[in-house]
Amino acid sequence: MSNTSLSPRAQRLRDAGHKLTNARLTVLGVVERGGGHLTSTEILNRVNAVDARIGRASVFRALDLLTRLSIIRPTYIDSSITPTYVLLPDGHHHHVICTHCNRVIEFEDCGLSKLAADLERRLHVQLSGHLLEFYGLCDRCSAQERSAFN
Amino acid sequence: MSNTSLSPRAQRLRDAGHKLTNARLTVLGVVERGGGHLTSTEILNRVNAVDARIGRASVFRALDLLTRLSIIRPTYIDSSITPTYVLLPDGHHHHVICTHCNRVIEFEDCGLSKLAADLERRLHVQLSGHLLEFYGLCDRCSAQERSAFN
DNA sequence: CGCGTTATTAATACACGATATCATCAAATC
DNA sequence: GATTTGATGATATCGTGTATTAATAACGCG
Ligand SMILES: [Zn+2]
Ligand SMILES: [Zn+2]
Ligand SMILES: [Zn+2]
Ligand SMILES: [Zn+2]
Repeated sequence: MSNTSLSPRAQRLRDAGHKLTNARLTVLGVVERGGGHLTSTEILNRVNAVDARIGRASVFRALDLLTRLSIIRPTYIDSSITPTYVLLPDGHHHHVICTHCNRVIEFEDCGLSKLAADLERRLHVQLSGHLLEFYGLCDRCSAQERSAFN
Repeated sequence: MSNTSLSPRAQRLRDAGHKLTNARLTVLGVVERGGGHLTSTEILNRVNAVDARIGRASVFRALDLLTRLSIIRPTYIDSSITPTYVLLPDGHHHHVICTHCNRVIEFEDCGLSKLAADLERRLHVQLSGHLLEFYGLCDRCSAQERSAFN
């Protein structure tokens, strides 16, 4: 595999001492192109569409590894079994989840860098990312709820 | 069931139009006394220790309901299948997860009420809670990593 | 209170996402 | 290119969570 055009996230894999295998790079590529919130099944299907020789277990192992490196993060949309994986671009991700219809609304600004620096000092930790989730009713569902009181 | 000493969270269940059944109150009690981060299996066992007649499915349904009401929230500690459920006291919860040893460090202050108010205005949502997770290395693991470069 | 309505439950069989295993393979290093 | 060692892939298996439905109990009302 040529070293030209190694994605920054692939570089992070290597820097952490892991081999840049076909399976891992394919999973990473699928998640990067996925646009957020893919379930494991969606990821499995897309990985297989790219390269059918990649095994099921390797996909899950790659997801675990990327999670440990704070490159992606599993999170629940509805409370049922399957998590969805989101990229943590620049180490963070933020969304609102509607607890009624499960819609996800992403937002960008969080203003948490100061808090992160505080925590690193106070708790002696070394932070690499964060996920911020708000729960509540989206515009449609809260309108609906109000009209239910007519 | 007597109405005296109805916990605030039980009251929220009722206010939202749900019946205060034995199964729900037992699950809620287990989670409240659990001190955070219980897996579904732990919850199942404890519920059964309190009242063996409560069925498996009812426990999961209760967890789903409490999640929809933003009373608890499922979250991943390690990236493997089983989520842990945390209470969202006063609607929020915050922790640091060590991506190396899976230790969880809780912290209290988040300063997110202003952001929440902003989002409610901008996105026309009605927020009832939030979860903030930081990822990184805890004090022990980051010390260990430094000494690995000797 | 006791009654009727209706949401909720319990039991179990099942679905399906995730994992353990281990022989094989290939990425990195020299 | 050969060596080392981490990573892979096929599959059998596990275990969490779900569907189903008749039976039950919470709650409002008289
Ligand atoms: Zn909604
Ligand atoms: Zn952020
Ligand atoms: Zn640690
Ligand atoms: Zn908070």
